[in-house]
This record gives sequence, structure tokens and C-alpha cells, in this order.
Amino acid sequence: MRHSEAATADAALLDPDTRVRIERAVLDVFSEREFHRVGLIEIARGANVSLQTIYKYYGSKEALLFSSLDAWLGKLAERMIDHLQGIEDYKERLRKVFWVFLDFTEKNPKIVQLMMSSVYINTWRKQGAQYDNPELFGTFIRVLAEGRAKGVLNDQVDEKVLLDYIMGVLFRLSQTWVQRGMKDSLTRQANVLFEMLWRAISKP
Amino acid sequence: MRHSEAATADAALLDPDTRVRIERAVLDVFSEREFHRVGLIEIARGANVSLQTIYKYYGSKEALLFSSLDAWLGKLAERMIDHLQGIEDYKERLRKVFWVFLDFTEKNPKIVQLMMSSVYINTWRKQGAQYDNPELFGTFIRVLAEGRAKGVLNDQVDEKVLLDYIMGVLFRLSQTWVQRGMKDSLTRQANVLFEMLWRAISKP
Amino acid sequence: MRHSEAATADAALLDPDTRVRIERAVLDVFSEREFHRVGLIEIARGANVSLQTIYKYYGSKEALLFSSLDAWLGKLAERMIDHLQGIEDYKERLRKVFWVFLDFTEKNPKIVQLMMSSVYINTWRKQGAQYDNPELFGTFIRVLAEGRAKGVLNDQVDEKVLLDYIMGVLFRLSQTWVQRGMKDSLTRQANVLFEMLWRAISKP
Amino acid sequence: MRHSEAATADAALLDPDTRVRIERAVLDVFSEREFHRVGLIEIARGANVSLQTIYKYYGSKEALLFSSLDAWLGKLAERMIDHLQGIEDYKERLRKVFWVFLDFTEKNPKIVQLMMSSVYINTWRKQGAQYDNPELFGTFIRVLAEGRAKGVLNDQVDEKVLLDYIMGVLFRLSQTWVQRGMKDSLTRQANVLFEMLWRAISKP
DNA sequence: GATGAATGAGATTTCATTCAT
DNA sequence: GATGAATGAAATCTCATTCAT
Repeated sequence: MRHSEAATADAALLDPDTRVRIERAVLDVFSEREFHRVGLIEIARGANVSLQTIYKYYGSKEALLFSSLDAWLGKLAERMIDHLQGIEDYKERLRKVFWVFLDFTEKNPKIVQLMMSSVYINTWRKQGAQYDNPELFGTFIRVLAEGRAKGVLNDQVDEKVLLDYIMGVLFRLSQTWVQRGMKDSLTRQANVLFEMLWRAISKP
Repeated sequence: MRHSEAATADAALLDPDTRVRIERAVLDVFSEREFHRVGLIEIARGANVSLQTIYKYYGSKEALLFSSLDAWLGKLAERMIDHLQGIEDYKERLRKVFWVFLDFTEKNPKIVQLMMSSVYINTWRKQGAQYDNPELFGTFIRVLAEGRAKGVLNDQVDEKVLLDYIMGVLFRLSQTWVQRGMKDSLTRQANVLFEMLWRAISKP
Repeated sequence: MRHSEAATADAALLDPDTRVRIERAVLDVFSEREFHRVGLIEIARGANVSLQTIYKYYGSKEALLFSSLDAWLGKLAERMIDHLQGIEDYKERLRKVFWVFLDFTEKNPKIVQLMMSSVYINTWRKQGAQYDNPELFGTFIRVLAEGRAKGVLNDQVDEKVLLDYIMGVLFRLSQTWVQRGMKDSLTRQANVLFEMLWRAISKP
Repeated sequence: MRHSEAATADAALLDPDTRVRIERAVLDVFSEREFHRVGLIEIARGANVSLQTIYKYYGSKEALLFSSLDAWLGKLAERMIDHLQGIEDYKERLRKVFWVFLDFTEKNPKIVQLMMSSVYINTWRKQGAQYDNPELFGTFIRVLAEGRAKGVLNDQVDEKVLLDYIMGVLFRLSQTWVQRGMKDSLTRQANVLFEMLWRAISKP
């Protein structure tokens, strides 16, 4: 049903320059204020486009947010895949996933803020089909499956549960790091933090 | 708060019966729809009170949500404290905390849904002073401090990080359990799940 | 229909002292602000009574206003009748009516203000049956009829038209005198003003 | 004015068609019911526009009423000026003013009703600067000044008093004619009525 | 007589979304 | 692509009126 308009509203058709301006405005504004406190005119003005351009290419306020978020997360996915290249040892691969995520948080705290201010977990999930960033999550899943196959991961629980531990910890660490004022580097402690997680998910 | 009588708005003054009706309506509606899709008139009608009553005792839509949420979480705190009584062994105490949380999720999935649909992590934190439910979080913190004191917990990281692991995992497990359709009991796997977490946070 | 409540809400049953306080508050407040800008709580507080007392004895905001207005106009009627005593010459009687009205305006500008701020001509008329102050208007009418009978008044038009001229001029003079700042005495010019009116309504 | 955009709210910018519909609705509804009994939603529905359109172009309920009233009175002014053309004799000019007013009343009783139902004399005056219809009242004043200059008008009183007599009588005649059920034509008696007024204001 | 609480109604604002140009 | 205008919906606030104590 939503896809009926997909053909009409597709940010991909937008002039790349304009798109960047819009996505930056989204990041700036939605990270500062809650979703319902943000007016699309601010975004439009901030990006120097008309409201109609936004509606034409995104379709709705919600879609704008999720599409932009997806674009930003795409960068994380890209980076993740890039960094995973050439690492053979399984634990090292996972450690890398962990590190890239924390590193991304440190370099893009606004994205974390945006997610905390304006993204309802639930809505995000629902939009999943379109915006869940399969590249990102797919990479996670693939790395996990790999570990299970190699027999190094805990097999008392469903594979999804392992993902829950990883994501739960990563999200929470990112959030509190931002909320507590982005003091002392997250990545500097990455190894200690990862070892804790590793003990949780590896085969005991 | 634009409300001139913000100081006056206090749900505690409300007739207990009415309050329960309102809080139930909040739970029902906000768990189904996102914050900005909920109209207070629905809540009013659902609770059989007038809009004015809501504004008088809560002050605003946001305050209504957080006050109600706080009331529900108060139940969790109460239960938590109750269950902790008489358990001596430290690990057992933490296991209990873990179990009570999952048990609460299983028995009150709507609260989890409400948090996922309508509560921005950020706003929640900001409202902290008023609604963070010190009883609940205080209990967590106290149990943790206890463990540190006894030397059984990982001391390579800040105590807050331990809390992040626990909360991160608990929240994520609860959320995905609800989102994946509340299949198979969470508490049934509580021990396995807890042991994983325990390996993460205990002194290696 | 309205009279069904007459038995219930009747200002006459009110403690005279309280009634005076209420009527004074009505005068003070309704003369300063338009009807719909006046809150009954102000009146209640100003008169040191409870809202319920007002409702019990007056029945409604509108009734309160008209009943109070009627009480004040009663004073005009009383004074009018009093002053008319012992004047034989017809023209002199009418001149007196004219003078008393202007004198009343000068002494009670607030009543004029109240009528200008808060009384819709129409509503006043409709409430006529109850609040038209038959004593006052009855006196006018009687004096007029007298003049017609004596053959001194213009008989080319309906008697009511003569009343229209008198009332129209008196009301307008009163209103503009108040609005223009209550400068120079109205009564001082009463004779000149009356002679103008007399030329209009007397038989040419 | 609470309206932040008060400066923006200007009915003149409104689509003429829409404006006519709104003004007609205002006339219809405010003439039937008192100001505070009228809901703007009725007006909006009656004019087939949204509430927001009304607020955008008028700013407030009161402004809507006065702006509309002004528009209607503009028609009277126009007609007045038109009819005055080519009349040389001073008394005839004033007679014409008198007649046009009564004729307008006869043709637009709803406007009189609206003024009686919903316009507080006081508020109207205060809004004067904006809505007093300088064309209309200016014309009155100019005609009067003319008469004074020619020495045909009573000069024992201030010029404004002469205006008071004219307006007082005209308003009152119009009001009672409407209230008494709009029986027998007002204009048919215009001459007799005018001669009465003329005796009052002309030099004796 | 008084006090406190609740309600329905409606004024006013803000905003996502749509339409026409 | 952009601009301007209109709309429906809902947040918020104020108040007359009613009810129960």
C-alpha cells in the first residue's frame, strides 16, 4: 500500500546536492528536538528547498526521517564492510564490528541523538522493510552465522538472541555515552568492552 | 511547560479510581499508536473523563504519558524490591533482578509496547528528575554497588558500564520478544540468558 | 419557560447586604470589560461570595447582569417619579424627565458604561418582560400619553415614535458624553438640549 | 490582540468570492444570536471555508465581526455619497442623508439586527480607528459642517451634539422598527420624521 | 451559604498534508 | 522545482454551568 507511492516519492531521484542538504537539515533538527516538535518548514528552510520538494521526494514527515536515517546508517554499513575486509580470525571480525560501531558513534553523535530524540523504536522496526538497512543488519547477521558455523558462539540460545546481546549492548553504550556528555573516548575502551561481550556470546 | 498552573497539575491529587482509568487508557492507546498519532480526546473518552480533567491533573500530553509510565514502572520497582527480600547470595540477587524484569515484560507487554511506540529515549531521560522512577533505578544501582563491594563484579570498567550491559540486554530482549510476537516464554530461558550476562559482568 | 426557575433563582431572596455587594461588583466589572470577557469568578470574588450563591439567586451570567442593571435603573425610576411630583405644566414635566435622565448619567457614568460594554440592545429588549423596568419606562409612556391627550405633542406620528426621539436622543447624548470623557456638565446644557428635542416632538 | 500575525491578518487579501461568503455567513449568524453564543465553526461551515482561513484573514472573532460589519456599512457609505450628488439645497441634502439611512435599514434589516445582537457600542467605538468607516461618518460630519457654515443649523450647541441628535434618532428609529417587526415602511414616513428632526437641529 | 471538582463548548494555535499555479 | 493558499486535526486554555458535599 505504501509502495504505491514509492514510485512517486523516491529520494533517489533527487538532485544529490539537494539531497545532501536535506539530510543534513534533518540530522541537525531532528537530533535537537522530538519528532513532533519539529516542523517540516524548518527542514525546508534549513535545506533551502521548498516544502513541496520534500513531499515530492519523501512523501511524509516520517518517511523523510527514516529515509535520511537510512542514508546515514548506510555510511556505517559501508564502513563496516570495508573494515571487515581481510580479517580472518572470527573473534577479530566480531571485535571489528564492535569497534566500527563505537567509532561511528564517536564520529557521529548527532545520529545517535537523532535516534534518541525522534525515532520510536517501534516505528523504526515497522518501517523495517524499507529502511532497516539490510546492508548493515545483513552484515551483522552474516558475521554471526559465520561464528555459529565455526562453533565458537554460544549455541544454547537462538541466534537472534546473540544479536540481541550485541545490539543491546552497543545501542546502550552509544546512548549513554552521548547522554553523559561524550566524555572519554568509547573506542579507547573498546577492547575491554568487547571482551565482556565476547564472554557473554562465545561458547563457554 | 506553557502551563501557568504547572505547579498545580499533580496526578496525585486525582481521585484514585479516575486515575487508574486514565492510566489504563494511556497504556491502551499509547501502546498502539505513536505519541503524535494519539489524540488526548481518545484518552479522555477511554477513561470516561473530560479533557479538562486530564489537563488539570497532568498539564500536558507529554506529562500525561510520563506520569502514567512512571506509575506503571512503579509496579515493577515494587515487585523488584519485594522479590529481592531474603536472598543472600549476590549472584542470586542479580539473577532475580534479571528474572523479575523479564517476568514483568511477559506480564505487561503493553508497557513495553508503549515505550517502543511513544517514548523517545531522550525525552524520557530528560524528564528523569521527575519520572525516572528512582525506586526502580536506585534498586539496580544499589545491587550493583553491592557486587562491586564484594569484588565479584568486573572492575576494569566504570560501574555505569555494568549497568549499561544489564539494561542494554534487558531492554533489547524485552523489545525483540514483544516485536517478534511474544512467542515462547522469556522467563523459561531466563537462566541461560542470565548466565550469559553474568559472564560479561562478573570478574573474569 | 424561563419563569420555571424564577421561583428558584430570585435575587430578592438574597441577603440585602450580599446583594448590594454583588450588584456593585457587577457594575464595576461589566462596565470595564465586555460581557464575554468577564468571568463570574471575578464577580464572586469581588463581592466576596461563592459562585454558587450567584447561581442560586440569579441563575445565569446574563440574568445576573440584567437583574443588576434593573436594580440600578430602579433607582433612576424612583428618582424620576420623585422629581415629577408637584410639577403641573406639561412641558415642564417632560423637561424634568429629560433633566433627571441626564443628571442620572452624570452621577452614574458606570451604568452607562456597563450598558455600552456589556448589554446587547437586542438581548435587553428580549429580557424586557422581566427586566425592562416597567416603572421607568411606564413613567415615560405615561408622561407622553398625557401630552398627547393635552394636544401639545406632535400627532402626525405614532406615539411610539415620539418615545423613539426622546430615548434615541437621551441614550445617544449619554453615551457620547461618557465616551468623550465626561467633560463639561450635561445638565448645564440641559435646557438648550431639551428645547431642541421639544421642537421635534411638540405640535409645530 | 494575542495574534502574533495580527499585522498579517487582512481580509483585503482574501479571495473576493470567499470574502463575500464569509461576510454573508457573519451577517446571517451574528444577527440571529449574541456574539458569545456564536461559534466560529458555524461561520466557517456556513461560508464553506476552514476555521484557519478565518483566523488567517481576520485574526479573531471580534475582528471578524467588525471587519464584516465595516464591509456592510461601506455599502451604506457608498450609497449615501452616490445619492448626495447633485443636490444643492442644504436641507434637501440632510433630508437625503436621513432617507438613505432609513432606506438602508429597510433593505438590510439583518445588519441592524446584527448590531443589536452582537455589537457592543463600546467595543465598536474602540475599534473605531479601524472600523468606524470614515467614509460613512466622514460624510455625516461634512454635511453637518456645511450646514453650520451656511448658518442654517442651531449654533447654541457644539456641532457634535447635532450629530448626536441625528444619529440618536436614526439609530433608535431603525432599531425599534426592526424590533417591532418591520411593519409599515420607514421611508414612507421619512419626510414627517425628518421634519421633526430638522426642527430640532435647525436654527430656531 | 459555601467549597471543590468535573464537564461541555468553543477560542486560538500550530502543523502535516494537499492543490493549483 | 518552487510558491501560495487552504484544510483537517489536534493541543491547549478559559469559562459558564452543574453536582456533590
